[in-house]
Amino acid sequence: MQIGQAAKASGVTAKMIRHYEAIGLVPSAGRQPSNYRDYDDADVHRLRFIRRSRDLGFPMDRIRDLLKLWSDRHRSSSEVKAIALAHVAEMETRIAHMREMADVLHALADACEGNGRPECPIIRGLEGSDAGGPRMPAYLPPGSVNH
Amino acid sequence: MQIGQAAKASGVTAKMIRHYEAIGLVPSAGRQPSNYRDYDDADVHRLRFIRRSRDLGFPMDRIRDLLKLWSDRHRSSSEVKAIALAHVAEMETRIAHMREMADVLHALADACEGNGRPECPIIRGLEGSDAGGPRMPAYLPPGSVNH
DNA sequence: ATGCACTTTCCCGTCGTGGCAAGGTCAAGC
DNA sequence: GCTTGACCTTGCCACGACGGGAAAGTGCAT
Repeated sequence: MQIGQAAKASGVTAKMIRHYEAIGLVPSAGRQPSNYRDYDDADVHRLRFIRRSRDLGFPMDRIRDLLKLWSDRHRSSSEVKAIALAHVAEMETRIAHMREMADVLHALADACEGNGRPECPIIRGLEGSDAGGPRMPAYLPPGSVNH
Repeated sequence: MQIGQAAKASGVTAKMIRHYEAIGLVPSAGRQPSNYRDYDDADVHRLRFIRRSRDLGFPMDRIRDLLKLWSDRHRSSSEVKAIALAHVAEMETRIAHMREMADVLHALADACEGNGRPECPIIRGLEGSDAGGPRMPAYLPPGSVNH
């Protein structure tokens, strides 16, 4: 099976398959006499696993860990669960961050008449009366989770 | 005022001030005889506007538009509001996407016993019966970068 | 005169992906 | 044969929004 077939079968572009090989996420594919990469169903299965993981938002590092566990018959499901829950927690943090930004901006927009005149609470909000601390973040950054 | 002072006063790092100048988001700063950049309060005000906009997740393109409107005395608040609401809508879309990923993964994690045995619904979910569909859009929005 | 804090420009790395270029390989049609 | 077209190869550049760091210049205090 050539790379294009594997791409269609797995939902991962040929470009990305080569990239994953380059960063060691998938083993180096065998070669046909033409020097074209050669794939079998197991390879496609692995690629599909990667694609599903990406679809769930996992970063490559975690996918690497998941792949190790996947092919480990002696894994503990607790290890898998820990990775999954850590990722969920990260996403929840990001969601909370975006939620806050969206809410603040939505509130500003609600206060704005949206007519032909220049007066605008959104602009005033962006100018910020927040002139105080130079280093204080107005939102919670992804690093500082409130546990 | 040198760039370090402007950075502290605005909350934008010196590095970023130079970057914003390079991409034309702020005008080229004047220079002292030493060739050091020279800033005044108006420059700091503008930088603070940019920082607040970034804190609300606006991408640079939209900030560019906001800056134009900010310095336009004949703006309509409706233009500002339109930009703000478009951005809110974008964020809501991203939030919904992440919400969905987090929920799916959370459901898989709930179904996983998380014990010492290898059997794991998360892994099974990642293997996925979902064959070669097209890839979903990138999950990580530019607004959620660590800095 | 030496040290230190600040500045300058420039280049590289992030992360996951798309795009393009220049060339190799193979089957089909003329 | 010879061309066309579809596939493959490697490789480099780009994105957004920065951070890091090198190598060199500037300014002030000791």
